[in-house]
Amino acid sequence: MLSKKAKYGLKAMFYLGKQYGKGPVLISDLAEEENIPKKFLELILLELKKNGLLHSKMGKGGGYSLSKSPDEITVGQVVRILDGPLAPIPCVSKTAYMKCAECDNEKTCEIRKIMMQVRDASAAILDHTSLLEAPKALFTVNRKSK
Amino acid sequence: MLSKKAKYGLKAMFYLGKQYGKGPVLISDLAEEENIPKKFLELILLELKKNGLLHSKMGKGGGYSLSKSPDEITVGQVVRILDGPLAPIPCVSKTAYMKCAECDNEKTCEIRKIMMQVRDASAAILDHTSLLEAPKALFTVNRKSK
DNA sequence: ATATATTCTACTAATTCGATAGAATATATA
DNA sequence: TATATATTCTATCGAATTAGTAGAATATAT
Repeated sequence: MLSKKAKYGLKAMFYLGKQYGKGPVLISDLAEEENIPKKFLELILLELKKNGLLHSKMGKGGGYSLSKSPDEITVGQVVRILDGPLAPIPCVSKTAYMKCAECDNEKTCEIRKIMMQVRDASAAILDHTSLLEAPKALFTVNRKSK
Repeated sequence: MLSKKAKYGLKAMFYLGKQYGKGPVLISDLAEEENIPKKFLELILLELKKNGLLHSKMGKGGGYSLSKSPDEITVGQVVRILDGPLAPIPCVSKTAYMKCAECDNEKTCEIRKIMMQVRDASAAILDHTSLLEAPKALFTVNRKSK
């Protein structure tokens, strides 16, 4: 499940994508426009900033803006920052791999094989969809065998 | 993220898949064999039974067995029972659809479009992988445009 | 100086997760 | 019919996570 945090974060990023090049946007405006609790949004934007996706300016005339053009920021990046790895289980994560405590043979683990496929499919979509092209993208999933 | 509950459940189901036709398996044996806390496993198997995936028999000579052949039970069915819908957000779930409270226009929601694709990709994999063919299945994800 | 914004630290209520405990019930068989 | 064997049911629990809120600190433009 996508958390509310990630959902809010994505909404905010899409909004900032549309405002890209028009100068900084106030948290207050963003919160009101996208119906996000302001205080919660503060934390979210801060986290996205600390991870290099946003640029901010304090004081009068300040606000938030994307740190690069919207077509260079993917949905996958945003989700990973706010919700952690895309992988359904840590042992199939490419960005945050962790061995399963109990698992003694990764190569033969059925669950791992399936979840690896789910991770790859999800990542293929989320990592190749930018804030700009999100509305346009189209994908299909094909079985190799059968 | 796949919960431990679902992970345990899948392990148990794969195990029962291998024992299919050989008579009922004891919870105790299953727990020990797959390293699952026994008391926790009891609840899991009960839930899978109540949802029609398992058959059980009490008393001596009893135990659990699949209610149908392993190739008729999919990983998706097991995961949905134990962890709920596959969809990352309720508004793209086919089995448990729910409108987003805030969303006023589903058609234009960027997040929805992307998560719909993620859901479809995940479901295509999990719903077409049975307990039997799980180890064999191979998938690819292709972009339509690009 | 002052108004305006972000930033930081801390807290909290509610829910979910990962179990555990113990009693109740059903079944085979001696 | 008594007994051992299994599942089933109800209830509880600690820890972690989620979804926020509160308020002070800090930076900046004018």
